[in-house]
Amino acid sequence: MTTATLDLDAAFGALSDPTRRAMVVRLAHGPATVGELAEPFDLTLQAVSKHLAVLTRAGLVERDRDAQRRPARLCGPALAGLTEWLLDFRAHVAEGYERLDALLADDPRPPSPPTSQIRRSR
Amino acid sequence: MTTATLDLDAAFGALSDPTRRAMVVRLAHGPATVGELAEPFDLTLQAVSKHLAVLTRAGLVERDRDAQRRPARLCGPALAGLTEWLLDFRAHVAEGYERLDALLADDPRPPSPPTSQIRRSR
DNA sequence: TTATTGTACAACTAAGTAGTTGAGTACAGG
DNA sequence: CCTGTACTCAACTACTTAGTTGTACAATAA
Repeated sequence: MTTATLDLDAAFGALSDPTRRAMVVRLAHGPATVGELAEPFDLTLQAVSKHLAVLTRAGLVERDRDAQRRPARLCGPALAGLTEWLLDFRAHVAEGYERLDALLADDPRPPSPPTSQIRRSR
Repeated sequence: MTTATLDLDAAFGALSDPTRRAMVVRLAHGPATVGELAEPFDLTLQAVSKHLAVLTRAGLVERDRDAQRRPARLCGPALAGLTEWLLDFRAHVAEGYERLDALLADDPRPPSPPTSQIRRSR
């Protein structure tokens, strides 16, 4: 609801790369150019530019234009959307916790399985 | 700290696939076998088994053994670790929020850029 | 024992991705 | 204009991944 067109595939995928996560962390300190983002890494500018494109496509980052430079900055909503998904999901899990609780603790035998018929071999 | 050896790459990567997210949601209702998890999808059991392997490698899911069946169930800590990372990150962003606030709101003009000298055109 | 069920393993294909080099675009300043 | 700077685009390589089919295995049922 908060983020109408959040692409979870792209967003999760973008954060599945350590270089991109580092770039995102770097951008949390403020906007940066491609060259600045590339500095900590042993990568060509083109590679970093590609990573930025991935982050941009995922909606996590936006680009500006400043003369020859194209500084990147974080884009809040997508990040919020991701967090929201995870929190929602965890809340969702908590709902069915009567069952799940036992499982996650140490008894490996659920009282009555939900939507589908898991028949334990008697 | 909470999750010593959480593999963020694997965890984010695992959730970047809609099929796997659906499986995870399904598992939030309780454990399920490969066959049950496969039902909603137009996929072979082998494919679903592979997806489960990905989720397992990422620490999001654990497998049990019940006769021929190998029911899968959610594994709390990894999910918690992911959420934690995102929340930590967002908190981190909030620290430098004097700058970022302006950017993420609607004035596209930060008062004084941080580590790098980004001069906005004009 | 044999048959059946549920799942895994192996090999393959098609597609995607991270990285490279090389060329090209866009702007600033002489 | 030409030069340097900052970056993108295009083409290619190496690797990974999602899916397939076919086979094999493990546990129960007959």
